[in-house]
Amino acid sequence: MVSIKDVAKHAGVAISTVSKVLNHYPNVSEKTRIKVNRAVEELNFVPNSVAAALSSKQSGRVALLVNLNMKTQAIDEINMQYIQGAINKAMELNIDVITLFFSMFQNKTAEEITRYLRSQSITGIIVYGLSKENKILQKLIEEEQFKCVLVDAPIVNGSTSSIGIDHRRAQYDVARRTIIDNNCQRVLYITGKKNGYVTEQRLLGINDLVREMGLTILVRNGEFSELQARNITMKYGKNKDIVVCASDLMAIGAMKALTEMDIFRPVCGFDGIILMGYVGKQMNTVRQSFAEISAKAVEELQRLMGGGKGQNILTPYTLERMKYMDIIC
Amino acid sequence: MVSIKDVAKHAGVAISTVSKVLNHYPNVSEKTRIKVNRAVEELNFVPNSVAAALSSKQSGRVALLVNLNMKTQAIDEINMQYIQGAINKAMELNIDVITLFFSMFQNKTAEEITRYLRSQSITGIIVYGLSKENKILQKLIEEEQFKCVLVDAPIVNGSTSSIGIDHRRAQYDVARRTIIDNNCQRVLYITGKKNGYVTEQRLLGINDLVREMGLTILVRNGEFSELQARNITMKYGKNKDIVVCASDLMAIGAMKALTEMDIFRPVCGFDGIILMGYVGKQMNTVRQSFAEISAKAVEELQRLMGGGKGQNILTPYTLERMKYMDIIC
DNA sequence: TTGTAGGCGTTATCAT
DNA sequence: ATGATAACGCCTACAA
Repeated sequence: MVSIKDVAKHAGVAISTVSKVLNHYPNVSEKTRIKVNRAVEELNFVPNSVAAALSSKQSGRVALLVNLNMKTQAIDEINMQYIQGAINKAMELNIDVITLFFSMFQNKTAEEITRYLRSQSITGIIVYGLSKENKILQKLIEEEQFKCVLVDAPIVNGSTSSIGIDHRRAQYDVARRTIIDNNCQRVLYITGKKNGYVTEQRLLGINDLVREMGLTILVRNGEFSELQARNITMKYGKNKDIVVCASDLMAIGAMKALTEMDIFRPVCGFDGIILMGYVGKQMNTVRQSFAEISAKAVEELQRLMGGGKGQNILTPYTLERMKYMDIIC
Repeated sequence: MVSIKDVAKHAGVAISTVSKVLNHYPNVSEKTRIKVNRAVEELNFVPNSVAAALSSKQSGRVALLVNLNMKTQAIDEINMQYIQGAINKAMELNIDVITLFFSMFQNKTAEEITRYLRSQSITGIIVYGLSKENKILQKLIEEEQFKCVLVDAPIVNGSTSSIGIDHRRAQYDVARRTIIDNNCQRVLYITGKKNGYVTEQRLLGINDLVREMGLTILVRNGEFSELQARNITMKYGKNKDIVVCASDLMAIGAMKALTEMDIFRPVCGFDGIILMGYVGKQMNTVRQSFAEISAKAVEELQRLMGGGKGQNILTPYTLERMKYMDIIC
C-alpha cells in the first residue's frame, strides 16, 4: 500500500510537506506543491482516512442517525433518500460517514452514545426525525460535544444547525389549495406523532388556514400511522368535507377508508412520497426532496466542523399531485 | 478520552495485556482477565475502532456495496432492508460498516476501487445486486483482495461466498401454484435484467414448469422495469392465460395494464415487497426476508475474515399473497 | 503468563 | 517554506 511516506520520497520532500499539500495548507511554495501533486498522481496515492482520523482531532468523520420505524410505516421511502443524499454528498466532499439507527441506542445513556461515537472518531452527526420525547439525543445535542445538523427539528446552538422546509407554511399551502378547489368547509385534520416537532408546525399551519377562511376543524392524532388514519377516517370522515393528513402514508390510509366506505372526500397529504402514485386516486401533497435536504445537511455539517456557528436553514418545497404514470418513468 | 493506556494503569498491567483480554487471546490468566475487565467497566472504556483498524491488518471493517437504481424502480424497498439488516448485525458483532453505492464507482477501475477501499481500511465487502455485466466489480472479486459475500450472485472462491434463495426453485413454485389454481395453459413470462444472475435462474425455473406441465410460454425481457412490464402486458397479455413476472414491481406494472385493458389474468410476482399490498389486487409472490439475508451475509463475511473459505449459502423463502390490511399493521 | 517496544499512516508542533 | 519528530490508540512479534 502506497503511503504518504512513499509520496514524500518520490517527490523528494518531507512527509510533513506532503501532508501540508494534501490538506491545502497556506505555507507551501507553488513549486513543491506541484512536485508533490505529481508524485501523488504517479503513485496513485489515496490518503488513508483511518490514519488521518486517528491522528487529527478534527477527523471530519460523520454519523447519520436515522429514525427507522418499520412499525408505523411498512415502506420507508424517506430514510433511504436521506441516506443516499448524505452518502453521495459526503463522498463528493471526501467525508467519511457511517450510518446508525436510533434503535441501536435504546436503553443507552447520552454518555454511552457519546463514548461510542468518540470510539469511532466521529466529530459530527446528522439526526433525521428527532422527536420531542427523545430526551437522550436532545441531551447529546445540547452538550455540544459534536457538531450536529438536525433535519426537521428546531434546535440551534453554537454547534447545532437545523434544516428543513417551513412545515407551517407548507401545510397551510397544500390544504388551502385543496380546500379551495373543492369548496370545503368542515375539515378533518389528522396529525402526526404527538410531541413531534413537525407535527406542531403543521398543526399551526392548518389552524392558520382555518382561522383565515372561517372553517371548522376536527383534529385527531394519527401518529403517522396509516392504520390509525384509516380508522379515524372511518369514524369521522363522513361528516366532513375534506381529510387533511400530516403525512402521505396517513393520506393513503384515509383514502383507502373513504373508498371502502364508498364516499368521496378530497384528501391531501404531506411529503411527496412515490407510494402516493400507486394508490389509484390522485391527491395533493407537499413534495420535498429528501435527498437534497440531506445533501445540504452534509454541507452544513462541514461548515460547522470548519468552525461555523449553528443556524436555521429553510429548504424549498412544491405542491404536487402524484400520478402513477409519472412515477414509473 | 479514556484509552487502553488508562485501563492498563488502572488494572496494574501492561497495555498489551489489556489488548489481549479485549481480543480474547488464549494466553491470559483468569485473574488478570477479571482485573482488566473490571477496569474496563469502571472506566467505561470503549476501544477506539479507528486506532484498531489502523494498527491491525485484520481491521474487520466492512463496506456494503449497494446497487441503487432509482431509474427502473421508483420505490426501493429492498435495499433499505439490506442496509438495515447488515448494519444491525454488524453492530451486534462489533464490526464497523460503511455504506457505498455502485454509482460512486462509475468510470472507476478495479484498481481505483481497491485503493479506495484500502484507504478506508476495508477488508471485507458485501455486494448486493451484482450483474453479469459489471466486469469491474467482478474483477475486484476475482482478485480476492478482499473477503466478499455476494447476495444473489453465484461467484464462489477462496475468499468469496454467495448467499441467497434458490431462485430457480422459487420461480417454479410460485408459478406452479398460480397456474394450478387458475388452470392456465399459455404463459407470458416477463424476465428481469438481461444478463442478470437471478434472471437466468428464474427463467430456468419457469421453463422447468412449462416442460413438466406441457404449457406454452412466451418470454419477454422486462428489465425489472415496471413500465416495460406494463407495455409488454399491454401487447401480449390478451392472448395469454397468466402473466408470470420475475419481480413484484413488474407484476404491479402488468396488473395495472390488465386492469386498464379491463381483462382479468392471474399475475404472479417475485420478492414479497410491501408495495404489492397497495395495488388493490392480491397476487402470489415469493417472499424472502432481505434483512435476514443481509444479516446472514454479515455473519458469513465475519467467518471469511476469520479465515474461512468461500461457500454457497441458500436461504429460505415462502409463497405468499400480500394483502393491504396485513401490511399496514 | 506478562511486559517491552516497534509500527500502522497521518497530523501537528516545533525548529530550522 | 521546509523538515524532524512526537503524538493518536491500538496490535503484535518478541523478549522476559
